[in-house]
Amino acid sequence: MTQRGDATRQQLLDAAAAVFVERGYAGATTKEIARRAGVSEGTIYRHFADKRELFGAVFANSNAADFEAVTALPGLAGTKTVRENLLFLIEAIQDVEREVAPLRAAASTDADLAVALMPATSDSASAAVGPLDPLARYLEAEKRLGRIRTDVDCASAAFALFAIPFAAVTMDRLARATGASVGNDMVGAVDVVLRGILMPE
Amino acid sequence: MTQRGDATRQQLLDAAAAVFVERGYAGATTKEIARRAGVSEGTIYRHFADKRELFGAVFANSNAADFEAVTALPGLAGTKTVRENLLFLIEAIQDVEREVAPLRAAASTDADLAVALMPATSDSASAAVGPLDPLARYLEAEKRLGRIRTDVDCASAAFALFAIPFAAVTMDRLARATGASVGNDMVGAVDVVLRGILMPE
Amino acid sequence: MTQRGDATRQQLLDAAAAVFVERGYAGATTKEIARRAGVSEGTIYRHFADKRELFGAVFANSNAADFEAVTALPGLAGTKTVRENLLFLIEAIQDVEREVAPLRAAASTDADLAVALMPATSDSASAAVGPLDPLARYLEAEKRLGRIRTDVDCASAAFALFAIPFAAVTMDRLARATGASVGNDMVGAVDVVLRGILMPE
Amino acid sequence: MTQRGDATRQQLLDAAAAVFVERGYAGATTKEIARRAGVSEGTIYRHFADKRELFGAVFANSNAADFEAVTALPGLAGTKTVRENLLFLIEAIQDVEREVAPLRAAASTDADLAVALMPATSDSASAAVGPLDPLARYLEAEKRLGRIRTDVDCASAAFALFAIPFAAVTMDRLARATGASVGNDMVGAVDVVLRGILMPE
DNA sequence: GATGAATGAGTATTCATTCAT
DNA sequence: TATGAATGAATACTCATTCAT
Repeated sequence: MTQRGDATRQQLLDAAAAVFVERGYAGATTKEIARRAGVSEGTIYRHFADKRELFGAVFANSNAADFEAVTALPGLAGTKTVRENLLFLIEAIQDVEREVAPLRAAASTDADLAVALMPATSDSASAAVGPLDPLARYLEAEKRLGRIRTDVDCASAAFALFAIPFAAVTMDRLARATGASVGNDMVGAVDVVLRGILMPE
Repeated sequence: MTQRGDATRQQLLDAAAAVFVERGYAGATTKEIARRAGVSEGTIYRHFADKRELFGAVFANSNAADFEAVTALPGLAGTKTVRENLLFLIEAIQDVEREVAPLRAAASTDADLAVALMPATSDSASAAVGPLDPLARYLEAEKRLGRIRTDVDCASAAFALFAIPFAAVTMDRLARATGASVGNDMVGAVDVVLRGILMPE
Repeated sequence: MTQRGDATRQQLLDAAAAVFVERGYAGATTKEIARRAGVSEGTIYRHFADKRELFGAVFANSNAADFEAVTALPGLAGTKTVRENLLFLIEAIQDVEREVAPLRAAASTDADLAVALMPATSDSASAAVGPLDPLARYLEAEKRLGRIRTDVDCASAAFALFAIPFAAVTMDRLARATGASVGNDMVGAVDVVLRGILMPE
Repeated sequence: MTQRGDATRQQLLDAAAAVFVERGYAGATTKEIARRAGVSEGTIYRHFADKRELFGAVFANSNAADFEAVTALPGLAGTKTVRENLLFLIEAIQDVEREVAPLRAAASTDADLAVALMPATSDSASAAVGPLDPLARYLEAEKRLGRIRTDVDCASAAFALFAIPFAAVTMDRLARATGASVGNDMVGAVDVVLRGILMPE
């Protein structure tokens, strides 16, 4: 691949990512993607076999970044405070979600698209559900270190925590689309999970 | 509108809902919708001005049902146990979300679609974020009744609870699409929120 | 045919005439015609076999009227002045043309339409070219009476005179369509034909 | 635009002109135009934004040619004979009209089409009424040169002369459509205008 | 006689994709 | 490698026409 070819490919990926996010998979046209990438339509097909493959590449590309925070988490057990670690992670998950969620939504509009996603999904460890596992492992570690109650189901706790940035991103997008404004307070929600809400008996 | 016309309209709404969910807004073709409704393509336009209006009708239709559980919740304060009430609600939200979420995703692929949704959204109080408010009000009531800790931020708690079925539905869809299986344990997650995870000092 | 049926038929003819004139044959929709006639679309087909037959009826209808002036003309030879008779006729032709010309234009857009017109055309003696013959006969009569120069070719003179309202109507329509304004002076043009323009040697 | 593109564009213009003339604007289908141009339907839209623009281009194209005769006329005053000059012009007008008249008729079926015509119309000085002015100017010049009677209204004379080819073309088309035959004698009609028909007192 | 729901062929236009240059 | 002209299948939507009520 020449330097020129690489540059073109990256322009295409960037342009395609933007258009897929804005218009969904079916709504994104090769014409618009080419226009934004500043190349001709034909050029797309020199770099990608077809629209589906282009989407797959965009998807894989968007997952690659920003994963250190998630995978590095279990190692942080015992450092700082549990709250600090979790808040940092929740922010990181939100950042990734903001990028991935729209693409996931775009993909969900085309049944056959899941196929194109498989390869991308398997090697980058499924961006969507991926954080769940490291998060649970981190909580287990903290439990062993005595910083988390022994009667807590760590898998369930991981799910409750993960759901927070997950929902926050979706609601944000929705609010932006409809013009409504939702002040979702992720930090407060995390604190609730940390402390629980029931009156101690 | 004649009896026959009403029946046709309903068939169209049902078929359209299915196709929009499966293919997204842009990916859903009038041809496929008509085929599934068992009518000709032209018939669509006797009942709806255009595809957008059809989507709007489907959306409004899907929101209308299943809202009693959510709106009735605040009145339940003090009855049964907090846990029972919340579990019941979380299931109800999940049921609604299962229907609405895919349509919301479908809508997100077409910028102009938000406009078509506005009328439907306004009167049913925004299906997406709607549950948040009654949920928070219920928690406030329980707090006053002494069943919830006084130091809990009810808005944040409502968000943490709402995020659970919200995330569960999205992850379920995703898992089904990619073939992966995610055993998300909503009940466990709710219990975590109820009890908290931090070691009491 | 009942009274009600007759009334409906006439409403349809009137509405159809208006729409055909405005939109041409292909551009006129049965929906619009029915709407303007204040009946349902299906009703059209109770009165006319199809759109073509409806057009034919409109065409025949529009030709029927206002023809006395033209056919009566030859009998006027010797009465009043030649100029008065011709000016009166030219006005009459213009009136007819104003109605017929747009329908003719509409018909010209559909090759097969000529067929539908034939019956209408034959019995009402071809509205378009019809005036030429009586006009020529009138001029011949006036020539015999010594009111027109003996060296004049009456057929050619009839054509030159007939062309005036003919062109006037078309140019008027065109001017109205494009917003331009053409002050065509039919009387002046008739006077030119009467007197000629060349310097007598 | 490449050579190939130019050629395709011209084929489209030619094919479109033919179809618009035969079927009118609304009756002309892009399918038929593409078929006659020997290209696919999609190709039309690489060269013209839509059907209307294609019509506008055809219209502008048809007006552009054959205008020298009309505009050059005033300069001919004093040369040859008045009769020769006018006969030549009348033939030229007829040639242009034969091309333009059907398109004008086609356009008259679509109200919004006038808009598309405006640009084309304005710069080529309104093909329809355009000849009137140079013709009047020519007659004025001949009047000053003593070849036309001083008591003649040149504007009216121009109109009477212009009406001849104008009517001839329309009647020809009509006759061809209905199968009737009209032997319109343009030369004779011009002679009538030149000499007048009234008996000199 | 009239309705209006339904039809299915047809319309202008767009799309992903191919290919000669 | 990149272009842009060309394609033809597909799309949303309209139309003249039919038919049960």
